Amino acid sequence: MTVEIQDVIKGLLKQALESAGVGIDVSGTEITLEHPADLTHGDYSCNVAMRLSKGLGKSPRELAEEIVSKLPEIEWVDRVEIAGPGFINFHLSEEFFEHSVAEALERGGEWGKSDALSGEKILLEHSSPNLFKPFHIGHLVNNTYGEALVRLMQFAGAYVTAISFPSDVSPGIAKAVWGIIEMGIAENFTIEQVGEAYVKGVEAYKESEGAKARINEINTNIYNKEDSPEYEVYKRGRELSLEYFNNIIARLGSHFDKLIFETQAEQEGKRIVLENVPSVFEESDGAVIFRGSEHGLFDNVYINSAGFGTYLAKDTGLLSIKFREYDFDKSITVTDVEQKQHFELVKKSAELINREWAEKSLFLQHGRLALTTGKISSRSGGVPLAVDILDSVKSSALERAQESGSEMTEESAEMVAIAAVKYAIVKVGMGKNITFDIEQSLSFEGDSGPYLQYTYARCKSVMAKAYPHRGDIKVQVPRDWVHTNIEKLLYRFPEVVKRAALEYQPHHIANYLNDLASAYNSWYAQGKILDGTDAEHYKLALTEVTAQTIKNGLQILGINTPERM
RNA sequence: GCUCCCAUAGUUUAAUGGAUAGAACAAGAGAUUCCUAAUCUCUAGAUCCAAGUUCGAUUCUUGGUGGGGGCACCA
Repeated sequence: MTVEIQDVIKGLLKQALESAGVGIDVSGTEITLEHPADLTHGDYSCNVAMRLSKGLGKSPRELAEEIVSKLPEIEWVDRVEIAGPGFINFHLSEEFFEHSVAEALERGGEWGKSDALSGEKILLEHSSPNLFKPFHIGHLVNNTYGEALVRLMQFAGAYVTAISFPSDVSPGIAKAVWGIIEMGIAENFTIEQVGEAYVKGVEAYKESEGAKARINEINTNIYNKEDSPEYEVYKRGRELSLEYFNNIIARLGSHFDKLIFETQAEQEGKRIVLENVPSVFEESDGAVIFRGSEHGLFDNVYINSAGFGTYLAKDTGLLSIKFREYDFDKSITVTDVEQKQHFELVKKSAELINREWAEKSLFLQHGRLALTTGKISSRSGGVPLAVDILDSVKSSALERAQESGSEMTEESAEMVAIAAVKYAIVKVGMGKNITFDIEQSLSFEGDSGPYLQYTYARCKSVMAKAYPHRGDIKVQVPRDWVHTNIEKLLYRFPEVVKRAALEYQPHHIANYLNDLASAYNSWYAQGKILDGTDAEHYKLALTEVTAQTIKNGLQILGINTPERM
């Protein structure tokens, strides 16, 4: 409905402009409508008078008035005003809002779904872990954006296959294995000890030549799957790490259709690189490299002099596997910005191997996460782990509930904790670095996940009080009703979903939900909903629709909504 | 050194080239005999600097300053 009304207004504006701008060819002029930032400025606004006034030798307001005088009555539009330097503002009618509320109510869980990506098949890779390294706060960022994009694309009509690409072979892993053996726990160790061993290995590699040589040997044996004590340790650690990864991923609400491992991609990548020497790659100092410098990038090693594929070869192999095993229109890879140039290189070399690989691949990056206490790195100790953060936020949520004297289930506290963490991440535009003060960022107040959940629970509480005594909700605007910001925002939800999906920017959803919740809470505080009058029905409809929109929107962000809190 | 990205209240941030730059946290003042105060209302507070393009610039261009990423055998 909202799409049609925009088109109707645009068409009529065009006609009006043609008769107002006599003698001038305006057929090529594109009419754009936007939502004014300020809700009091109307629902749609057009700037065409300002853009064209100069060429017509008129003042913008003069032209705007001429255009408006040529406009007929428009269905769903209550009034048209000229404002500011020459904006033409359209105020939608009560009937329009009534219809949009009814539509949202009727669509329920489908409300907001868009056909922006209708039928598109997308392969989306995210949350790729480094096995043997702990899942820390930085991985939360990747998972949060990745999962939000998966759900956003689905909500926009795409068919999405989610995959992850665990690193199960690397010199870093050899360091952890070395550490495990060194700690004398090779027979039996925990995932926490793997983390410790990794840190130990990294230090030893830097400081001791002996350890370095041994680690390199371990690395070779792992790459070659050589039957050895270290390979046994590696297998155990790999299983343990995977189990750990699966647990945290499940807790965060992600699901992967498949895991493609680096060991597999390394072999494939090496084969492809060697097949493309010398057409794409060349030998240099015993290694196989790609001369990215000839394409405005930089030279780098794909197969090192020891004969192992580096991560460039691995990602090249991964592309090959994706294109061979899946049928899709677009492959999206979500990583940290520090890999930006890496993927530019991968994409460039891929383009020279198989044009389609580059054309159908999109590499998206989110910003880096910095703690106010300093940069985080999995290479140093004392990194906040994802589970530790979630657990600590969860106990704060329980404490908070206890203080206010309300009961909170374990399950709800978990939802609140995940909401606080995910929302703090996803409310920032993807690509921007995120500065995280654990105390302040994971707030339960204001522009936060729990605020939205609270608003939802509040709506649900009102509904529970009203029903089943009230029967079905009737959407009918009461007499003398002054429409609220809730209605002015509500009908925009599908547009917001569409925009977020097309721009790969889930934060638009977060910002929108916050505006909506804020509008609802503000209205809520102004008067009673269950006041016994006929207006009750419509107020309940607004309440229900607000709840549904928040629920659907948070669902996209990977956040669940407790019924009570 | 080369190259890419970023810069908005004290802090974290929003703004498809538009109107009085929008929020939240922190600060100050208030609101609960009433459906959930994890709420609401009010006050104060910001576009790094300098040019340019434009009817109009936080947004685009150039230069500067500051911060971060990447730049050969780590991922």
